Amino acid sequence: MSKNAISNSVIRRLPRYHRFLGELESSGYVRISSRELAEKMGLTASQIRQDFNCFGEFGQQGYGYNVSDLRAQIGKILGLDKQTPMILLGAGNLGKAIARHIDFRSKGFDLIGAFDVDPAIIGRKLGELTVLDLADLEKFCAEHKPSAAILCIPQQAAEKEAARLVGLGVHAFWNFTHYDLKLTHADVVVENVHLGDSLTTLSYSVNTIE
Amino acid sequence: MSKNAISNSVIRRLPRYHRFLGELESSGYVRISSRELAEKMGLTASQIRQDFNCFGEFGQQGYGYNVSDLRAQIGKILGLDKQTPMILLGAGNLGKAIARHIDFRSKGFDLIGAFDVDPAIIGRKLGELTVLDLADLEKFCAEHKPSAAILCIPQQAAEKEAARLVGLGVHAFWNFTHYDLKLTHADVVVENVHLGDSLTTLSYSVNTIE
DNA sequence: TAGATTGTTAATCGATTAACAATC
DNA sequence: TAGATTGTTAATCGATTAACAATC
Repeated sequence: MSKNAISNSVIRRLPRYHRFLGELESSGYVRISSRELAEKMGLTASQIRQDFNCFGEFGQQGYGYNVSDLRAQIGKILGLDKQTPMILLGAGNLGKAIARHIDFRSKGFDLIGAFDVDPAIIGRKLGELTVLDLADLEKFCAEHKPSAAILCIPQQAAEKEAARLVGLGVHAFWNFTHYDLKLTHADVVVENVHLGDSLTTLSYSVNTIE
Repeated sequence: MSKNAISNSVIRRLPRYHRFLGELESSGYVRISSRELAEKMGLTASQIRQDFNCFGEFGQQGYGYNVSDLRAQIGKILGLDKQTPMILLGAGNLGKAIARHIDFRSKGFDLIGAFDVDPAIIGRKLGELTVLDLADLEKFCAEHKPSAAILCIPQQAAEKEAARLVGLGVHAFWNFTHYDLKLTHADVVVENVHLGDSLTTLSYSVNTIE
């Protein structure tokens, strides 16, 4: 979109820039140089300037960057100026916690529905939402047209439900299962959160660094 | 330890190899070639061989790799053959869900304690555990010597509690807060799970790919 | 204007891929 | 032995860092 394809490494740094700039703004910073930002974030000034220049010229020579302008620009690049309607599949422990814990609106999404198959969960409140029967997914999607979904369902159900969602027009997934969505559906965007792999990586570090 | 420093990119692929090999083992695979494994995992055969060779020679020319041997070797590299005692700080929505959702033992850890400051939460059951008062952390650590901790506490409390834990001998963190542990404590290992950043990245993709 | 700092090009570094000799 | 496939070296690709001219 903006320019040519932006590398994944750059994209993954954008949310962190956005956060840091927010904190700087709150602490009253008006301008900041790439050098000073680099110091605060543990990066190099070169990298920061390279990153920002993927999207245009946000700074001013001899001055640096205007903190709130820069933050707004990055926010726009990240799509945080609008909200994508999103639904939750699987309102068990993890799904519920995610739904309650995350501030969706500030991350560019709007959580508009939650689904489960467990009769003990269906009908219960989850914040503003009521957990619906997964059987009613088609009806809901026809009406509300969510384009993103959180997958907090068991591994075995993931393949089937992912295909179902893709069929209903959902093309963005926040995936907490180990199902390899990307390998079977090439036309969707997927953000994987593999908590088990994350903890396993920590195990490696613990057993190696000492 | 094993050989020279292993790159982070390689380490992050190990848990996934371990998982895939487990699935292959369950489906009855006895041997597999790098080519076939690459196909299944969406990698290249070269990369797989390079990755494994960081740690030694696990295969056999003309044959390939023995699935269960290879899995065991990788498990050992990841430290999954022993359990590091771990505690949870913050037994709110997210902390509870993590504690219940994760199979700690198979990931190289043993969850032995959970702490909170909220009187409404202290004393409640969390699986086998009872949530303890965070004020009793020193006593608990002196007795049980946990060396790892999960941080599911509010951002504002993170800095103080992290320092406290480091002082009590905890040197590995599974960090769900946005506090930059690594910048203030160089002598600890940290695995960050920044769920907000992850969702923000998805927002970028949703708004760009189409 | 002089000093500061960007935007951008060039150099370096590291990770991935390709190629192939070794060997089971 | 011949075929297959590893282990490993060399080539390529991409990302990070350094350098500096442009410019506010």
